[in-house]
Amino acid sequence: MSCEADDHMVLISQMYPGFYTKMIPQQGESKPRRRRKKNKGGDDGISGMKKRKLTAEQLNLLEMNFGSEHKLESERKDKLASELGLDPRQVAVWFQNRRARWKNKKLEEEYTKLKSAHEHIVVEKCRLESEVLKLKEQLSERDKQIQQLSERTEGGPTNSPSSTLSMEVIEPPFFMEFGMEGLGWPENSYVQGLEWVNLYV
DNA sequence: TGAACTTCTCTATTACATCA
DNA sequence: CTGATGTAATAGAGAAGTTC
Repeated sequence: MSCEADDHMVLISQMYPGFYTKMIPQQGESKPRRRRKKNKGGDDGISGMKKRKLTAEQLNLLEMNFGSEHKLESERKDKLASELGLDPRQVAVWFQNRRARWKNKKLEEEYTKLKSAHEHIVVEKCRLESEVLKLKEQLSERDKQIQQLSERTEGGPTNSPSSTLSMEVIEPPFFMEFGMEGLGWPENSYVQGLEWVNLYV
């Protein structure tokens, strides 16, 4: 069986099988479960047994055992049962329910963590989007300047492009590197830019 | 090899106890 | 009394091991 450390590594999808089947009902599922009869206090001595609360002492020992190991081997179960004066079946049931509670708690914690991480990512996305807008504005400002410069020098050949101009043609691939090609930079602008620069070489 | 059986775990649910 | 909540106990399904 899986060790305790593995329990902490369980993937969300594996942790939510019941959750997902509830969220996305599938065909052919949901067999109605048989209803349990009410406890009327029958004379067989079993059906009439009252549900009894475990004492604080019993719970302490059970919790201690659960803390050291979530699984319960039959040997340990019998030993624990005799120490507590309980039926081994009761000990098994307690561990079963305790594991379920532990798992629910873990899921809640995981959900809280994921939610907070998601919120941070959304904030960062907004920040990056506004930065992209700012950079685009700067870029279009530079384009205007280049346009004005080229109009001024129109008609007469220039010796060489300034260092500023050579930086301009390098920028596009820089953006591409970060996967921002879909953010408005005209396609082939790098090639067009090179051709444009070639006019002045 | 495979069917039948056993034993264990899990999830979902029920029933009961307790409390505000 | 009543509804909400916590939890012991049960039901049923599936996985893995054992037996024949």
